[in-house]
Amino acid sequence: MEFSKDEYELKYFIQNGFVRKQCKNCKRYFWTLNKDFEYCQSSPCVEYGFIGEKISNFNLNEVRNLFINYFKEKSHTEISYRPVVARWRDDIYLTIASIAVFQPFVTSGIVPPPANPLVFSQPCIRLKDIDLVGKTAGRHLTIFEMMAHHSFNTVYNTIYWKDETVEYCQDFSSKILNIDPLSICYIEDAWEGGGNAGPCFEVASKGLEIATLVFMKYQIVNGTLKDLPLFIVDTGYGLERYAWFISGKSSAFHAIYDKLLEKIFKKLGLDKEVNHISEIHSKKSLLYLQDKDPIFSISKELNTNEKEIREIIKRLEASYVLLDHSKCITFLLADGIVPSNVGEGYLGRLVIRKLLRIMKLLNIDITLEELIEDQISLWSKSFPHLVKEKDRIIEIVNIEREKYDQLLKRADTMIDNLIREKIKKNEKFNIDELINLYDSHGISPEYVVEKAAKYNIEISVPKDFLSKIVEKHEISVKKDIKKVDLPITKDLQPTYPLYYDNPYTDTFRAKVLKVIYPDWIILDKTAFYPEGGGQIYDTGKIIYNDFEMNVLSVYKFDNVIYHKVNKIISGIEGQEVIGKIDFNRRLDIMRHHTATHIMLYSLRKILGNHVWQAGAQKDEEKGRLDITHYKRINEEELKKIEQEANKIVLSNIPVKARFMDRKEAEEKYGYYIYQGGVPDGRFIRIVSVGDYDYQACGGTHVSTTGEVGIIKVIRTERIQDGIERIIYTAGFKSVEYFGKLEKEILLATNKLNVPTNKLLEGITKLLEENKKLKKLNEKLSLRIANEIYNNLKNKPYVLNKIKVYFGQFQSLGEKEMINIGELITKKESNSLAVLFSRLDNRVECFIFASQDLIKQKIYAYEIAKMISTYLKGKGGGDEKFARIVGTDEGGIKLAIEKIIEKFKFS
RNA sequence: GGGCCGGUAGUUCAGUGGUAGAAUAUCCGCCUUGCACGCGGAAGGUCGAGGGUUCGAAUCCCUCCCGGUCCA
Repeated sequence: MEFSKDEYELKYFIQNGFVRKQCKNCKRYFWTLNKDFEYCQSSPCVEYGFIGEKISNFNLNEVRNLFINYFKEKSHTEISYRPVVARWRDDIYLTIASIAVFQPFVTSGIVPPPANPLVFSQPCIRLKDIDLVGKTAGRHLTIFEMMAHHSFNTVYNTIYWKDETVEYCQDFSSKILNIDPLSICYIEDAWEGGGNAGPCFEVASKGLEIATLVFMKYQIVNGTLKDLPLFIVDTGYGLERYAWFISGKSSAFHAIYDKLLEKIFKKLGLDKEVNHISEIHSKKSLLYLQDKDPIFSISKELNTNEKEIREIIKRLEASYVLLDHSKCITFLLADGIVPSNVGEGYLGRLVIRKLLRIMKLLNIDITLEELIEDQISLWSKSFPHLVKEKDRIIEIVNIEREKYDQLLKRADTMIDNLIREKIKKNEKFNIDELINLYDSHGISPEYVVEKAAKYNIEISVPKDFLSKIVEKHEISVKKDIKKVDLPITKDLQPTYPLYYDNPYTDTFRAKVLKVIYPDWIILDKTAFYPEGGGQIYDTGKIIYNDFEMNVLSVYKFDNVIYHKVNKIISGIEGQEVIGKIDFNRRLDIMRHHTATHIMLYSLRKILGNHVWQAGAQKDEEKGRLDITHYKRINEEELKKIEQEANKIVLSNIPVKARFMDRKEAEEKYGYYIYQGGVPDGRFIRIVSVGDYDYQACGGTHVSTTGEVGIIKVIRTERIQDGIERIIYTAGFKSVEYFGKLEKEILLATNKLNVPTNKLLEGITKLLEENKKLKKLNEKLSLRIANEIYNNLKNKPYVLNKIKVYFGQFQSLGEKEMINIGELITKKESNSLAVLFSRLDNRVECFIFASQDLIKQKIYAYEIAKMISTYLKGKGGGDEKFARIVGTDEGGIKLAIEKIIEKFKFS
């Protein structure tokens, strides 16, 4: 995308002696006061020129304050920063820029900005370049602060536009921070993001890009630009980069962390010398961006050996990563991220595991817990919310560390087994095994390669490894696309929802606007609630004259509500009908919906503020709520949650729904309101339960909590790591549940013949008795077997040195038969045991062959095969043991004869 | 939400349709001044639950529960 030259040719530049030049390297145009510049002042066009040149003494916190105060003096209003987890947005998980705070509703003009113009410093998290963190000495960070001033202009109300923005930037950088005005250049560029676009200036000095000034004025529609109703000044000043730049320190981390970095250096055995090395490292780190290894270049500069310097650089970069990632984790967890294998939780886990892996590799004498504690005490002054969440953050990282350790332990045994097998079979690892290890067990191929190297086994990981995984999953995703196929009809007026006027409306009159055969009806207004927001649709009847149509399901699309019916009475289009919803069912649904709000409040109160709704469903049978939580909910907590919920029920407080200005709702109740997702529009419907709970919600609710009736938690499930599902009933459904339980208990206690309160004792006693009897049974069976063996042992048929023992018994059990056979073949050499047991209407035969017979190739299963025809039975076994179940006991005699015959003449 | 892997003795696991096993920990005995080692023995199991197929299921099939993991 390119914009015309006039977009950048500002009065400010011309009046103040700026010149427009073209960079000899990147060919971009830029504006500067320095007439001698041949290159733009961004990297890689020029090298870092600010390192070692201290401009002023301001630290990070002071720079932030100077920035905010500067713009406050220029009549900007300071607003507070938002969480790093972007709960107000459905399209991104994390706050990636200051403008993300205002998207989509402020930028599109639906919601007014909180102030205009405004200034703040927004902590942002970007994981896209996570692999470059550390390598580039702080140019890339997963977490950074974007200082920003914005003005939101319309044609009727223009606050300020390009000239003032650039002037502020030049003024702030040079006058407040003392940066040489001649060193700054404004590079012409184009910006796009989140469906918006506009020209921008990249502000750079001495090789470092320090700010971006965006003039957002377009909307991208189908690849072409359309004017936005607003034109917005969107600036981003990198706090860490400014602090680095003016300090002239060797890396951004030196500027940000200072003492804490020294501590990490010490722990990693890096001495004072390292600061000089890190200076060279910073300057050469730009090579990484061109996919080159800077080690050679660094060692040349320092005139030392490459191997030695590589080891130092490894630890230098690792200390940067340690600090960056642990700060990132602290902020993520403080804003309620729960590590998980899904959703935003996965991002948290990713960073934690990345950090743990590096700590393991370095074998550093510091715990993650300690790192986090250091981060909290460093940042708590500017971000007080971190302190409140400290205990939970530490509990979560400890759980994550344990999980990671377990994963590695599992990985080790699995890889060891595989390697052993490979050595035994003299095979190579194949790609499917690597895919399986990663896909099913989360073991990265790099780890396998590392382990295998210790056994001198080489494994090559194909470059397209990840795309192979994606491919594998694409096949499975395609299969399950199933949705209701609504007969979507355009140009229909929106259906008026009566259920918002009064959720207790059960009967109404309405006009049939349209009938879509074979089974859809659209009315001008309806009390039938369409499926949405996790609440199931209503059912009931639509009546025309004396004819009834059953409403089976109800859906909404584009504010038009579609009723699916079992049949359509002809000629109703344009006529008035009566709608009657199944109100008892609806009441059960409403109870479960209100119960869900009460449950979420109670869960957060007992478990903590990291609990967020991750999904919910309310129907007539039950409520189902998925929440983020980092461990299983135990019985004690569950009891407390249930108690809390029922306390609210019994206080019988009012439940209200009203439409509110989005801005006002956010300010009053916070982003907590977006539990069920982020609705559209300037006005949103807020459902409140007393003063306890406020949520944006489009569902139907009872009017007081007392109507919910007793809330009973039925069970909890772990549906994903980090997500707990709670299933509960309310009102009559709870009564039904208790009734069922009671009935079960009564049946069980009746059967056990114990009083209802002695169920457990009864079962325990029964189980113990059962165990005793089992043991007794085994003993007896062994005794019987012994006796029979003593009887049999002197009466073998000796045939060609083979001793065949025949036994015929009445109803002898499996255990006894096996014991007899075992005794014979273990104690008697060259022995074959053929034992028959006559049962009610069948005959079982057990055949055993002793070890020495097997060596002579006489196998039990072969004898069995032979006999089975005479017994008219089926069966089989292995070399030493076989069994047959037959139907003809008359065959026993013949079978015995045949065996004797076989061995006699063999 | 979908896919895949797993659940067997207190623990770690082996067991691809035919008598439930090994190692380790436990207990007892022997050896030894004692400890460690060593030797001998014992005890320890609803094979996650339920249903099905089969003469026969830890093993195959279905449903559910629990854990893990990848993708959206």
